[in-house]
Amino acid sequence: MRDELSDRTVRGSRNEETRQRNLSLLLNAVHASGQLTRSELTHHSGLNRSTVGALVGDLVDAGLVVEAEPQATRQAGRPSPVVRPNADVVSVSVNPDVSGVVCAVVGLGGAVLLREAVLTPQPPTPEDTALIARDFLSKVASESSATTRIAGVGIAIPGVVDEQTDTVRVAPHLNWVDVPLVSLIEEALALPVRMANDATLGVMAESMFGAGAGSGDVVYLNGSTSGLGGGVVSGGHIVKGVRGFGAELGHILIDPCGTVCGCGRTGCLETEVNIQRVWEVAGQGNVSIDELDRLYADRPTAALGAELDRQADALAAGIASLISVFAPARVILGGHVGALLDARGDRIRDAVLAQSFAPLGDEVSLVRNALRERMVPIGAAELAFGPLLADPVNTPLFAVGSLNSVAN
Amino acid sequence: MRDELSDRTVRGSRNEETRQRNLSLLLNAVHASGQLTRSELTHHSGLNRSTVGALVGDLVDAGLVVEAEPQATRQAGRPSPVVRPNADVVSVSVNPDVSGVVCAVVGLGGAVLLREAVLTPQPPTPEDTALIARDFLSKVASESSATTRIAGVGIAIPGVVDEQTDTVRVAPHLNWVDVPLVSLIEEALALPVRMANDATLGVMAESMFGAGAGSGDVVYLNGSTSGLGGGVVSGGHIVKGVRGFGAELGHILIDPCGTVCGCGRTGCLETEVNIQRVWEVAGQGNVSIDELDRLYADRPTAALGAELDRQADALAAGIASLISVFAPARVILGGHVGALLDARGDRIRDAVLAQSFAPLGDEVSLVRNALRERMVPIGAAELAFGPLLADPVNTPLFAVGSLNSVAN
DNA sequence: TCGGTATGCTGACTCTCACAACAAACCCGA
DNA sequence: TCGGGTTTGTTGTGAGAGTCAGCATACCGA
Repeated sequence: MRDELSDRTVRGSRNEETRQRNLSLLLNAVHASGQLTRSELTHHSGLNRSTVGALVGDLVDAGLVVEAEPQATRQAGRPSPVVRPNADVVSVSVNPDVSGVVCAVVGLGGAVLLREAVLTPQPPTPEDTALIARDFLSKVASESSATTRIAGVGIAIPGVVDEQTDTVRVAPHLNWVDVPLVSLIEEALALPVRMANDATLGVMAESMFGAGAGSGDVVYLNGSTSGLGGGVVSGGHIVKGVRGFGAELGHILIDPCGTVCGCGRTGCLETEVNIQRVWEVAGQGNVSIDELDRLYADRPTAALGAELDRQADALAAGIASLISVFAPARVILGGHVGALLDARGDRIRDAVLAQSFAPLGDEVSLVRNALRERMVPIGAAELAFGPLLADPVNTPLFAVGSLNSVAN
Repeated sequence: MRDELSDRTVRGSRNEETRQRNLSLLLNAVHASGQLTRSELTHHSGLNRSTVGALVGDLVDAGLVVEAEPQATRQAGRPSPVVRPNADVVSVSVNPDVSGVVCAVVGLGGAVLLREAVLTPQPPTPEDTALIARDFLSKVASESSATTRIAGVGIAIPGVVDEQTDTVRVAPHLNWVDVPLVSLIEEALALPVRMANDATLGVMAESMFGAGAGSGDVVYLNGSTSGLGGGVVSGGHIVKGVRGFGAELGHILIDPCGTVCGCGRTGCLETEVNIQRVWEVAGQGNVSIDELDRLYADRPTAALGAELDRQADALAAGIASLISVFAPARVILGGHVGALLDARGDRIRDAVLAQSFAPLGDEVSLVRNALRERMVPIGAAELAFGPLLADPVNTPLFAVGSLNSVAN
């Protein structure tokens, strides 16, 4: 009687899982670094030369990495071949937002090969999203080489995603409630689909390839027209919470005398630090995030300057709270709070330091996100690459032309 | 040239590590459950009968578990022997606090075998702590059986612990700053010592044996005379932050118009929800936490009632922030906030629900801690058991009588 | 008493990695 | 240009770990 394994039971390790773990380790290393010599992989992993040789051979056979001629080095000894991720292995990312849908193709290794934003007059519906994704995929199919293989599709949602049921629980700015988007897109594209919150995927990308690289403790805050989202990596693990509902950092309390928030309380970080309030003060609606830097740099009016000061102080108070909770090595700011950091960096840093408990604030660095518009595509692709990276040789890939399954 | 493994490198898995992981898996299961049949271990782990048999045999040989006669069941088939943790394997926990030092002996399996509080007229110094621990250990040595073996010592500190340097960075209520307590106690006891924040250890204990058992997403808040501490388990992992500085939940912002806090800001959760303010209103200094329940139940004065309402509201606001950050399955309250939950449960729950973002608050349960005064000893012992549970047969144990190393 | 069932135990088999020995490819100095 | 020193790739052997099948054991129920 083989009952399905109970909830969170950790299963025993068979012998073959050792192989799987080691393959995963190497592929992850190559994926994260861009390229490594076999010798580096050997020292990096602590495994034997011969073992690494065999493992890399498996990955090459599976078409996941390529081995290239050794690069010229000034070192004694036989040169070691360079292992690179196979650029033909890609993931597709889909990111609906207030103004449209952004689709992208991202190669193993994190390179954004193609990125396309389709604007919609109204916030896209789930059906719009599926159609746009389908069109994008046909275009990709017609343009890319026959050897391209797709690992899967990752969707980034500006809202609360239920990971258990694979539905969008609520995305306020899209006006979506309880949308089973994963099955919708899966039917439209005939590819495996995974979905998560956009800021959660953002911190995944930044902690892997961007400003958080090398640290397992990162807090990310992203300000967009869809509100203030957040993601956290703690101890190398994404903070998800039950069903993946966690890390709604925009809804920590800042000022109980502040503005009423849609979440039911008053004075959330999201209501106090907010791009709409910048627009109101600036007298120009809909200044895009990209143009904010210029607006802030071009001698803002006194009123705008005061508003920026106010938002900087509120942001600092929020960051101080988050620091005392997570003690991160880095706080990464993206979107309009990234622009705010560039405009009011000293003010924010001073306030954070003054408000941080004992040793916690001393070593934290506040930085703007490094990946910018590539961040969400990379994060979503990372989500789609997940199964492949966890079990390299047993995860199926899909040919882009026929969209049929291909053995490995 | 075998360079020491770089920072956070994950090493490759050798073949023997499979054995180690499986031994660890089984010992953890037995430790957490108290007792399991070999058959249950088999289904639980997914391993083969014969493998589990060999693994349990190893654990028996190492003296870590004992196999007992099958219990009478009403089931067909050959009965399976019961595997229990060996009660002779123990850890020692040491917990200095404002009023003294609490020491305890905890057996594998989580049973508190002995607990002793030594009161000091002043908050104990590090040297006091070492002496008291030493005396406690001699007493244990003289009273316990010759077969008792100690895995190690766990220290719980009401303050910020630097896990990298094994020092107490700051413990405000003990007046400790930069105390290398681990080496101090290691010298005094000649046993391996580990140290962590008390609330962090509390949540470890509660999520393993207490109110959080079975869930990997738990937030714990503990109110004591040493302030408001917290611990978080997210996705099954303790939230530690850089150097273990994290989860200072007492210093999230509640009200910028509130009371000045020692951390440098105004209106932290700790300043708004505070046992001292209860004492002031109640007109009785130093009502111990144990007596709070009675005080709250015995028709409190109107002033005290109002203060409890105020603190309940502030606590609810803090909990709502934490829920939006962590989306836990449970919020566990201990110490005076545990008493506050019993006195103002409905008020707190209603406020939390009203202030929680969309689906986040719906499924959270607020509960009082279940382990009470056993919580910190169990958590600290868990810390000390850590190496043994991770690598059962290769971790040395120590005889309690001679305090000499004993093979396994 | 006997069939059904679940579990313990044993030995053969497979998988995986380590290791040693050898070959290959580079640097450097004579 | 050659040979020693060094580092790495390659190959075959050996040891450790889990699986699996078959048999023995122990319980239930008719």
